[in-house]
Amino acid sequence: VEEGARGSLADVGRLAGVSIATASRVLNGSSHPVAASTRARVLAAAAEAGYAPSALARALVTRRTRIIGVIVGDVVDPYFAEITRGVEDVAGRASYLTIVCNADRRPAVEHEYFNVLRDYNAEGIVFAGSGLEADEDADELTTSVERARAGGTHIVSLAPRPFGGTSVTVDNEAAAYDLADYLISLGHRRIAIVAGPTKLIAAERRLEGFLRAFSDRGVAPGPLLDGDFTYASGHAAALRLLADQPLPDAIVGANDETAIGVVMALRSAGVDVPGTVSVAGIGDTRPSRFIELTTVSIPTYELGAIAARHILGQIAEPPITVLHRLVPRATTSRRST
Amino acid sequence: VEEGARGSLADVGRLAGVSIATASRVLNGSSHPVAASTRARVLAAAAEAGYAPSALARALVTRRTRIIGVIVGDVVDPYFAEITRGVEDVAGRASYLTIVCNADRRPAVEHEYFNVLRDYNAEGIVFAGSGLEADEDADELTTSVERARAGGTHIVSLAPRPFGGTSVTVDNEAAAYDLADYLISLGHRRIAIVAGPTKLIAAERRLEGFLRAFSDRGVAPGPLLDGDFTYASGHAAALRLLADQPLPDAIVGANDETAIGVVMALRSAGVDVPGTVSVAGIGDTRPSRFIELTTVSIPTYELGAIAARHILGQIAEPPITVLHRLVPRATTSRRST
DNA sequence: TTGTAAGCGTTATCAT
DNA sequence: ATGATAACGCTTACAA
Repeated sequence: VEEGARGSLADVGRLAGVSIATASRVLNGSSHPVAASTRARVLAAAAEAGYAPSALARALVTRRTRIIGVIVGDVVDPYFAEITRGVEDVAGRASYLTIVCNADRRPAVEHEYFNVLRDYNAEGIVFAGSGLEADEDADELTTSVERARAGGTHIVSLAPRPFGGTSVTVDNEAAAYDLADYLISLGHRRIAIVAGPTKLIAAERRLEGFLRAFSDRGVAPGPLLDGDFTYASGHAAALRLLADQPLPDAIVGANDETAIGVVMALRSAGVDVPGTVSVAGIGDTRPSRFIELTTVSIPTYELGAIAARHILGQIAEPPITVLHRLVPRATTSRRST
Repeated sequence: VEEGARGSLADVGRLAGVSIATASRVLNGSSHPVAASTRARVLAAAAEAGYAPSALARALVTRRTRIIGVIVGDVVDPYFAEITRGVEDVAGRASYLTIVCNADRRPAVEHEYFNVLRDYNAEGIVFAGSGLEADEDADELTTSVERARAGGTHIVSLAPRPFGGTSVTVDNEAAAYDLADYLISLGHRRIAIVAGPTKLIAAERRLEGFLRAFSDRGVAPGPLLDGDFTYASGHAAALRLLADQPLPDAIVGANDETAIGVVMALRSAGVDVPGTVSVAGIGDTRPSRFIELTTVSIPTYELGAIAARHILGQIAEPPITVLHRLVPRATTSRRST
């Protein structure tokens, strides 16, 4: 005893002269009665033995690991970071642990992580990212997910997904619609779109939303440029627009990072934003506040927090859809010309 | 068998008519020889039983959990997000799992998380954040950490810490020094500092670096304002500076977020950056690239990746200090007046 | 090549 | 109030 390694219940029992069972009872919140004197002896022995419970052994027998897994695209992306934080906050409060997996939108990697999480008996697994539009591997994942669900694992999707489980999402189509509608209401008529990754369901929905708003308001769709949700892709798209005058009245990015890339490229080129061109994004992630970017707020932290609460059984029926909200800021203005 | 729950080795053995040991041998990368026919039968049985290994049970007997814990201030902060990503990337490649804990710089919370991680037998624990200058709870944590180290847990600190273990850090004092020195070399003489949280060791080092550069170059220290590493604190500090003319030639923030807050406040007030005032930060986190902020690059991703590699035993002696690098960008310019 | 059995550190049931 | 003891699912000598 007492030579580096942590003590076990057996060590404590030996030291205190009690059985493993008794040691276990005092060292955990057992309601089973234990004599005060015995309790004291066990506590002292535990301290001496440097006792630390084995969460592994405990989980093995109780079948509760107190682990939540979150599969994100990339934690560095503020969108996912905020979701992760939401999950971890409520998990930590219940002394649950949060495992983060970065799948980079690669279905194979995602599936791989899912399996590992399942092997660890994670009590809940959160899919934070959106699925791909046409994913041939999706069926395999779905099979795995459904089997895990049948085994009692809580599955929560924070974006459109082909498999079952609880889904807590924002209406991407409507968010995009509201944003485009706002720009139109500001008088803009030629509005360029910098889209998100084709094939990504969430990105497709946003594109549909933009287009529907145009159609509803009788505005012809402006230039449609490719993008991939990154700052660089927004920057590049703006450069293309700059090379192809005249500039549109406004530019919407499929997400904040893209829109920020657009704003920076435009301003570097001496174009006044919003004086000459209005720019807006979707997400309301932290950097967008720095830039004073007009955007549509998506309550990412809440998304994660709700997912975790659901997994912990703190809320029975989570709301299916969480509300987005238009956040007008300094990168858009009424059309002046 | 086959009714929701995943099968165990016992199920597989029963189905295949072999012992648990044999099932285990084929279902894992055991080098122990198994007849081809037997192997086939076991594989078939595993599929039928929906076998999935229990990482928990495995870890309990092998004493290797394949889990790395990272204690950060806040994953939403790009500084920590990038570190987390670095850890997770190398962990994931080795099919290790990464557990993220947000301690918000609260020693008690940090200690709490450390204990939980220890209870789960995390093979390595990374302290990503800096410790506090005068922390009365530090001794307790140190005791816990040392005990865990003695028990074989790998401990890695990514910032100054009072306890043992491997430390992979950047020289904060030198990074700040280089930045201040650069501003001075641009001709600036009245340089304001927006400091980081007092009591945070890393913030103190940076302040010392700024001051030493001033002293070395015979420049009188400019106004010193409080800050706490947040965008808001940078913004507020700039407002105070604005109210108290004349403006300094340049302003350094203790980190990027602070500096970005300063830039935005200044520009909103119509002050030209860098025309009238130069601004710079430390970190080179993603948002700083958006703003084209002059900063000192800290290889956060590498910090995390190196920490993980060390834990996985992929590098024996990690470099003690990782190099920072001055990154001049568009928020600083030669003093014009 | 295959099987037996002793743990790993807990919890939980059933006696005492 | 306390103690045996059987799981939990797996790995790993040691036997056969």
